[in-house]
Amino acid sequence: MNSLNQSSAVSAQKFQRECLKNACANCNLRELCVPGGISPTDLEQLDTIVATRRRTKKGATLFKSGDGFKNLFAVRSGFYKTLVYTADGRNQITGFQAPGELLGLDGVSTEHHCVDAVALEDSEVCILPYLELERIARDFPPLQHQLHRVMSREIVRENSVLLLLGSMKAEERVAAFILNISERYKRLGYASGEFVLRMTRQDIGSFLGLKLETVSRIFSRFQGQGLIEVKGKSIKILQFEVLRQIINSRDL
Amino acid sequence: MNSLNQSSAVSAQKFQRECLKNACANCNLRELCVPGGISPTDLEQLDTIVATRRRTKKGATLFKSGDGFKNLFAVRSGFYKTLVYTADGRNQITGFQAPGELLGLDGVSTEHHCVDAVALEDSEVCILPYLELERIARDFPPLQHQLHRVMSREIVRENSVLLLLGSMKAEERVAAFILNISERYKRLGYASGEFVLRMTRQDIGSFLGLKLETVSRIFSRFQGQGLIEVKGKSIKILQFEVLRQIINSRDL
DNA sequence: CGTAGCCTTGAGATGCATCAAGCATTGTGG
DNA sequence: CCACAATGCTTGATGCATCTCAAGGCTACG
Repeated sequence: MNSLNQSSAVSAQKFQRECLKNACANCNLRELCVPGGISPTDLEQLDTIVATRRRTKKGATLFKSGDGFKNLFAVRSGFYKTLVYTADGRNQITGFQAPGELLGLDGVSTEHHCVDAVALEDSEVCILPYLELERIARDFPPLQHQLHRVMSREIVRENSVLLLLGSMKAEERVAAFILNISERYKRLGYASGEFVLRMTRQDIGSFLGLKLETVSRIFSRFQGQGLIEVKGKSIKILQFEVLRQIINSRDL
Repeated sequence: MNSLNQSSAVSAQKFQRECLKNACANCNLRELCVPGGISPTDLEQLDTIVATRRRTKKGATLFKSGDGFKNLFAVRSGFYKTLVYTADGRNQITGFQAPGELLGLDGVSTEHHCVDAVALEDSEVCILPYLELERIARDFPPLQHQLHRVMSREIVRENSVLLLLGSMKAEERVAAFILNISERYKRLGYASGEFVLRMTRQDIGSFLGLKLETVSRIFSRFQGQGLIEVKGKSIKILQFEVLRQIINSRDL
């Protein structure tokens, strides 16, 4: 069982499995991720540069503000949060990243990251060396276009968070948050009405510009109104439509 | 004076002047704008596609949410604001664009704009046809890289606005706003300590997630403390350092 | 010169933060 | 595997920052 031969055979098998598994072409996230909408032939190009992965334990940092920027990261499994800091140490969560979503775009402009990326649970990312990505993007217009779309999508996403933080009340923010998370689980193929949050009330509050107590109270209130069922981090949405109305119908 | 010849001569002269004036290579904003850091030879490429300009009167819309996306716009003169809307009609200003800054990146991801861009005063933009920009970016890596930097910079900018909206108090927001506007005038070569705001208190409030009365009150308070001098839309900064401290030293 | 939009200031209301206490859940080391 | 510590969550009481409503003055523009 422990002979060299056997062990080599096992390694080789494992290596093959890894290769197959690592290929964007075979990744079940490909339509959500950077490769979204790209032809199989162009995908091969992407696979030439997406060679490695990296795991981060729960609570560990993928990169920190100030770190040199070399790679983009595509979340393969798990969940991350990104945070920015004030000079006096307060922080603000700017986003949560689910599988298929991209991390690190903040680093392109100055060659240094300006956010921290922290794993909310044991997670894994695919590493996309940025300069190589730029290089193949030059030769494969669909890839170039897709890269731009992904960057623009991040701008659009942040626009909607600005809207949330700048002009919504606490209840509206929480309702929007619940529906947003639900949408993303749905896209990943999970049931959209029932899920387990990966972040603490503190994290949710930081993201929404609220205190954790406020988030907790509103969860309880929604539960009391029969809109959701809350048990710790488990959320079950009972009335999607009412949640949507909360966001979009301010009584004037 | 009114003969055809004379008139033609005048037109030709004017045409030449326009050509020179239109070239990115000769634009005094080139270091701030898309061409920033690009060699003269690469710049010529950019000039092949930046052919036209467009003027918008004060209050007029450059593009609206839902419009098809074809062009990016570089602000040549004047000032713009961009807004996003909730379904029930509330809106949030997501940014103010000064000369040298870019408008329209939100449209890349879906081929449709998702913000309105409105001129705060009579303004002019250079039109950058997006697909042509992608095309020349493929052949001129520095141009490609610069385009990516500009997109990333917008992501980074929005991150800092998220920080502002999510975790700063009203006074801190207003102080940050004043210093930010001041910085941008400075970059444009104007005095950084004295300037005229182009937007209303209402606009400032919308951007900062505050009501216009709150903005007005804080301006008055800062004036009372000798930090700034306010007269309608004219602002003079008297104590830069204290304004900076307001942002970064929350007494705990 | 008149009107409409913009700005300032006050008084009062309120939504969320703060402070505090106890309970639930998770993870860990014996 | 249990016990206990640490972390996270809920809920209540109170306070304050900002909003809301209102009125009057200023400014710009036709």
